[in-house]
Amino acid sequence: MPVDTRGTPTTVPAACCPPAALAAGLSGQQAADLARRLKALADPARLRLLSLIAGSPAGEACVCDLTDPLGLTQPTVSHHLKVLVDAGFLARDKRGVWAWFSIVPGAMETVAALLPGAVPARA
Amino acid sequence: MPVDTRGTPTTVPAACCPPAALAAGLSGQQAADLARRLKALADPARLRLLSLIAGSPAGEACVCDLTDPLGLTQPTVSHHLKVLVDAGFLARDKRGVWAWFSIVPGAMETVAALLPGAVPARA
DNA sequence: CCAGGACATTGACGCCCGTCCATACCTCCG
DNA sequence: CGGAGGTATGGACGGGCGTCAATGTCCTGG
Repeated sequence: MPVDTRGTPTTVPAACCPPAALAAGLSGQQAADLARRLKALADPARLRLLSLIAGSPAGEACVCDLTDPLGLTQPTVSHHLKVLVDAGFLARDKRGVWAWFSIVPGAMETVAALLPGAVPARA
Repeated sequence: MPVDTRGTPTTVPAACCPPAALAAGLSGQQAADLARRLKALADPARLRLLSLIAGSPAGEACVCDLTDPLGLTQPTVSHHLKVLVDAGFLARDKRGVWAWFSIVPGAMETVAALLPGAVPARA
C-alpha cells in the first residue's frame, strides 16, 4: 500500500451528482444488478434486435421478421429475445400465432443514466 | 461440413445514420463494437473498480488499494484493470513502483449516449 | 549489487454463454 | 378434428470469461 498520504477515505469530495450510481460506494449488490443488465446488452445480436424492433414502423416485431436480418436460426433469436425480456428491455405480447416484441420505454435510459456516475465531474 | 447455405455476405442495409446508434440500421460492425465496450462494463468487479477509482480523493488509485475492497487477488484485479484500459475506460500511469489508474473523461458518457438510440421517441 | 516490493503475464481450471438441431406447444384454418 | 405454420423449450457442443497460483519483470532502498 502506498500509504495514501493524499487523503482520508471519509472525505469523498465530488460525488456531487445525486442520481449517480457508480459513485464511491456502489455495493456488491448494486454492482451485480447493474452488471446483469449490462450483460444482457453486451451482445451484438441483442443490440441489433433492439435496433430492429425500435426501428420498425410499428415499434414492434415478431420473431419471423427478425431471423433473416440477423442470419441466426429461429431458436437462437427466440433465446436472445427471452434474455432481453427477462432483463426488462423488451415486452412480449403474444397475439394469436405471432409474438410481438416492443421496446420497454425508459429501460435503456435507466441503465444509461447509471453509467456516467462513475465519473463525478472531477475538478 | 457446415455447407453454410445462408451465406449472405452481410448485406448490412441502411447503416446510414451517424448520430443515433441503435436506430434502425445498426450494422453488424457497429453492434459488435458497442457490444465489446458493454462487455467490458458488464462485470460486477469491473464496475466496482470504476466506482472505487472515480470515488477516490485524487481520482486515481493503484492496484494495491483495490485488491482489498474487492476481495480478489492481485492478478485478477490487474486483469480487470487491463480489460478496462483496453476498452478505453481507464488510463494507466505508471509512476515509479506504482501504477495509477484514472477514469478516462467522457468514455462512459459516450457509451451511455449510444444506448437510448434504440428508442427513437416513437410518435 | 542484492534483496524486496509492486505489478504484469502465463497457464490451468471451472463455469457460463451463444449457437445449433430436434422437438414440443399453441393457435388458426379448412 | 386434423394439419399447418409460428414460437418456445431441451439437449449438446464449442468457445470465451473470471478466477487463482506460480512466475517473470521492473523499480527502489540498503
